[in-house]
Amino acid sequence: MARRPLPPLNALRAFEAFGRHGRMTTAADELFVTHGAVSRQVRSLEDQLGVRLTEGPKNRLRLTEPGLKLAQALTQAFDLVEQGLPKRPDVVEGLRVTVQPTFAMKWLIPRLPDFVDAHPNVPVSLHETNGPVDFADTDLAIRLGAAGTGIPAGAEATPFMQHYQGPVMAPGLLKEAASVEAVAALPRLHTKTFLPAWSEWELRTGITLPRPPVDREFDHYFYMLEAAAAGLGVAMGPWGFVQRDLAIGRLVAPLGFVDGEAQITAITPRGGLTRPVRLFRDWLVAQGAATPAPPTGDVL
Amino acid sequence: MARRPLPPLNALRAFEAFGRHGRMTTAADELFVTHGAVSRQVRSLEDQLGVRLTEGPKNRLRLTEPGLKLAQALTQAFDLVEQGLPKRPDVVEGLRVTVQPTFAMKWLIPRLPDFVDAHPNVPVSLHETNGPVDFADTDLAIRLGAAGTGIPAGAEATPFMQHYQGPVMAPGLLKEAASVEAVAALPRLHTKTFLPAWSEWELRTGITLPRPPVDREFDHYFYMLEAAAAGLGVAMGPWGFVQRDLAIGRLVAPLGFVDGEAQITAITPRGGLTRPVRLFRDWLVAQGAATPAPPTGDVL
DNA sequence: GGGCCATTGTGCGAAAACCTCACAGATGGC
DNA sequence: GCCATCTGTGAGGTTTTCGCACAATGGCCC
Repeated sequence: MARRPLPPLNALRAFEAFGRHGRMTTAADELFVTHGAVSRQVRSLEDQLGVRLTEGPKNRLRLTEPGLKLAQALTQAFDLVEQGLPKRPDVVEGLRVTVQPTFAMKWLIPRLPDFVDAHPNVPVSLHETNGPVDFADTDLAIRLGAAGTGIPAGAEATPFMQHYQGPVMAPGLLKEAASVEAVAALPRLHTKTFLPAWSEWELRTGITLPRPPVDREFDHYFYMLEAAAAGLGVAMGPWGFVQRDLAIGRLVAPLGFVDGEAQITAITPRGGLTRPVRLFRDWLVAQGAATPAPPTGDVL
Repeated sequence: MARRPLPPLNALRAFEAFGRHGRMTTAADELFVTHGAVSRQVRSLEDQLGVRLTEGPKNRLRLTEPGLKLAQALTQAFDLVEQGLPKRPDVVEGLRVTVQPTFAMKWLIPRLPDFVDAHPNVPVSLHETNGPVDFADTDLAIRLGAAGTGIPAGAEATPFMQHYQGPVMAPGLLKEAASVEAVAALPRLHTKTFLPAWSEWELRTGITLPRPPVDREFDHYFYMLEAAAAGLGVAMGPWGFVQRDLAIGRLVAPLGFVDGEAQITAITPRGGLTRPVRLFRDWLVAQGAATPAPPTGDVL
């Protein structure tokens, strides 16, 4: 009476990490194992399921359609588990920062060593979430949104970076010359964490797009971007998140980027900030200023 | 940059099974391991989290409050994973029966060997779900409900068992003598899979209960029953599901049971049943008739 | 209270799963 | 063609997990 004939859970974890990162090497870093371990786990999972989860050239893997579906389910499942875990009563955390997963992965975490170097005695604990800000368990939150939205009463918002974004897609997707019309004719990809992305872009560019042939929605930025890399359509990609994929040619942005209405904002309780909170906020502002602006509007 | 510092996943799986079964021995059966393995996994999970997940005498364990929360999250998470798994294209299933998880665990699975013995050449594959009936992937569905509800168009319903139910609780919970008033004053537990349970009971007994001090809702029958066993309140327990817990004194039912408006029903496509479907339906009817009725209305 | 039953806890050795290391293979870019 | 960047894999070691057998615990019944 085997309920739950699930595949090995460690293989699922490895694949989930791969799904989020899109590359085995970085997934392996996250799990503190070698890339070989991840490679094996993913392979054994595919064997066991009898379904290919990855495809494409070995140095530019993509998720297949069933792979994308599984990866998304896994991410949601692990998120659920994380939320269900009891907090041990005895651990004290330092500066509690909450941030959206993709922003953490692609922008904050790579820069965090700089902060730790500068302030080794200020412990920072990152918590990744897409939920609303709750100062009961947060000292500083980083959120994305139009100025003034999503900020709870009694909170102070410090925008520290422009939110440049532009349509991105797989290199081979655009058969004809890059143009607004050609892009508009592709399936359009959305993310639940920032649904107004496309309408913001229309607002900033003054362009009104016709309805796309297909709309598709994802729970997280990274799966939307993976779907774009897999050639499923065109996504509105934030510059900071796609920089690397553009550099290695996994994605292209033929229309360039525009600075959005939305800004990336540090949210703190109003007044009476503790020293660590101030330090971190100021560091964010400095890092934001130091982040290079994207190429704007190649075509527009 | 350790995202997801999750405890060992195998320990989580073991604990999830324990949470559903309420006992390590049967959880171990489900996982095809010995009870010792489960015992160790649960223990190691508690050590790692630094939080007790179980409590009570060792031969009558219960979940603690954080344990209940974690177990529910895990069940939901594993359900999600299961749904996200791609189906291998090449496997052919036999008679596809869908059934609610708790009914499967407590009633169907223990009796299934009888069917297999009688019809060894009719392969049966069980699928557990709380969702609606879809004949695209189901040959026969077992559901619980008032006659005529939840049955899709073009389907035939064959009730095969009465749905006896009664208030159940932990033995120590009732300080005073058992009475309707005493029971009504306790926190009341509900399950999402059958919310009308209490109003059905009121209907059948002619009793109108006052509002309880607390209402609490669970995703599944088993967690509602585990919560009842843990002394969190009084649940409306279906006779078939609580029989064993009553026998070993883990729960008591001071007001006995009444037969409900609801019936347990086999749902099949209308007309032209295949032989395996007919065999299985008839077997259900026979098994239903052979299931002993509960003690009715001790107090009422 | 003593024996019985059901259930969980544990020491030890075996088995399986998993990982690392090092190198090979693949592919795209220049 | 060569370099840079990833993934695939063979061999061997390490860690995790498990089975077995027995001990311990607590309820129940006479």
